[in-house]
Formats: sequence, C-alpha cells, structure tokens
Amino acid sequence: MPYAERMVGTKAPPNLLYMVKQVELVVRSHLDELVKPAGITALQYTSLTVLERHDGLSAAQLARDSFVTAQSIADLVRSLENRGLVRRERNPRNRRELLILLTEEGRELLARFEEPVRDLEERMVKGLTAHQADQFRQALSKAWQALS
Amino acid sequence: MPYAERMVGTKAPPNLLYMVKQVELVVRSHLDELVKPAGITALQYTSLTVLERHDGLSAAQLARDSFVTAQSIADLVRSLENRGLVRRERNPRNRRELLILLTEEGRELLARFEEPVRDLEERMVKGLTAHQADQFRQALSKAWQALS
DNA sequence: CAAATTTCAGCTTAACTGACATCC
DNA sequence: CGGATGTCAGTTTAGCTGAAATTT
Repeated sequence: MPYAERMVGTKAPPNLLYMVKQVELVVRSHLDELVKPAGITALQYTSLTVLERHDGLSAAQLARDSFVTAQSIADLVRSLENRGLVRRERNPRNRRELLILLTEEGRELLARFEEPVRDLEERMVKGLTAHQADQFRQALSKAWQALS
Repeated sequence: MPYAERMVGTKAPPNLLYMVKQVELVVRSHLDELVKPAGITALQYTSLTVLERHDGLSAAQLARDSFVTAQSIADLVRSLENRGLVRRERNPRNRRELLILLTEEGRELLARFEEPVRDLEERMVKGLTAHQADQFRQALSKAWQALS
C-alpha cells in the first residue's frame, strides 16, 4: 500500500512539517521530469523563475534568499551562464556586484515552460475549489513569512 | 530587502511550486537547528517520526515513500542503527525483509522533541486561525495525493 | 525463472568550509 | 579599516547507478 493511501486515516496524523517535506519532494520530482528535456534541473528552473520576478539580482542576494552559501549559488549560476540562459554584468553603481540577468534564450525557456508548469500547478490543486486554492497559496506565504 | 518582504506585493506572484520549496527550505533549516543538539539531522528526525507512525517498515518501503532509492535509505538507516535509535530484525513471515523498528532510545528521543517540534509547527501557523490551519493541513494532504 | 529486498562498491553532485582579492 | 561581494581550492555528504546474493 503506497503512502498516499496509508497516510489517510492513520491514528497519529503526520505532522505539518512532514507533509511540507512530502509535498516538496513530489513537486520536485514532477518538475525535474518536466524540465529535463531542456537539460536543466528543477533547482535551475526555479532559479530562473526567481530571476524572472527579480531580474538583476546579485549572487549574494540569491544565496541569502535560498538559504545556501554564496559559493553554492556560484556553481548554479555558472552552469546557467554556460548554457546561455543568464549573463552577468557589473553593477555600474557598485563595481563589486555582479548582477545576474536573464538572456533572451533564458526568457524563451521560461516562456516555453510557462504552460506545462501551470498545468502541473493546476493538477496539484485540482482537489481544491478556487477559493481553497487561493487560501492555500496565502497559507504558504504566511507560514513562510512567520518562519523567515 | 529580504525575500519575506520582497515576495509580498510583487507584480508577478511567485508560483505555488516555488512557495512550496521555500516553505520546505525554511522549515528544514529550523528543524535542523532544533534537533542538532541530539546529533541528528532533520532528515533523520523525520524518518524517526515516520517509524513512529508505521513501526516495522522495511527499508524498501521507506525508500519508496521518500522518493529515494533503497541504497540511499540504507545509509540513513545504518546511521540511525549505529546511534541505537532503531534496530532491525527479519520479518518472520518473509525472510528477505529486514523490518526497521524503533528502540526505546529512539522513542525517548521522539518524546523529548515532541513539544519543541509542536512549538515550531505552531509558530508556522500562528498567522492563521485554527480553521485556516486545518484547511492548510488538508490542502497539503490533497496536493500531495493529487501528485502521488 | 521473474520479481522483490538487501547489500556492496563506486560515482556524481550539491552543498559545505576556509582563504583570498576586491571594492565601498 | 570593517563589511560585502565574488572567486578559488578542497571537502563532505546525500543521493545516484550497477551488480550481486537471497527469498518468494
């Protein structure tokens, strides 16, 4: 019997922390498969969507936001740069900062996956009403802010 | 400006998949700090809570449920065994299976962290009403089932 | 024999720490 | 100078693949 069934109706309910982890795991595995044809990982794709919302971030900012060190982010950014999905240029107002910017190719990749990713999100909330899905989104946002 | 602020009121809202990831990241970092004094990782602690609900799982079952291979789980289980938190014994009805069972020490560790972990969960939903927190839990459960 | 479980050996990769140069 | 930022070098660790033994 898979977890999807075992988890339902168990005496001691799985705690919230565990469910967050399980949802993240299954989401990442779907997303990884989805973007694999483009030769990138879920993590790299997610970084691109962050840049889509906040183009021109520095690596240090990206690192802080992702709870990883600057050194770790550097590797990820370098691989995105090698693939031509982002470019970096000096902040003219602060020569020590290297801003990370989406390239045209990066934007095209994001556009190409916009619909499939939205479909995945919709599958994820298909058991919820539109209102419940919205509440879900807000709950995630509040939970995240409460612990940040 | 940290993400906790930047994420609010941005034109293009961060997508659901990204928020799930961010919440998992911040939850794990808190949980890691919480259980560090006991010399275990968040991942190991979480595995212990799984065993608390389903004592006597086989490594293969645990692996499937965690979206990892049996080989990966083996390392985790071995370190828990070395620390005396779990023991393994042959399933009398199926001699190839090694059941993973919590030891008394493992149960004591779980008892010791029950309250701090509950506190962390409460901090996580402190911006929600009791009803909303319950809806949140159900939404996570449904989202997970929908993608499993 | 086919499928499931466990285990051993080796590999890859994503993260880490430490050290250093640069810039404000 | 102190505090950020970025980079280089080396390490650790979590996960992987492949292969084998055992049981059902």
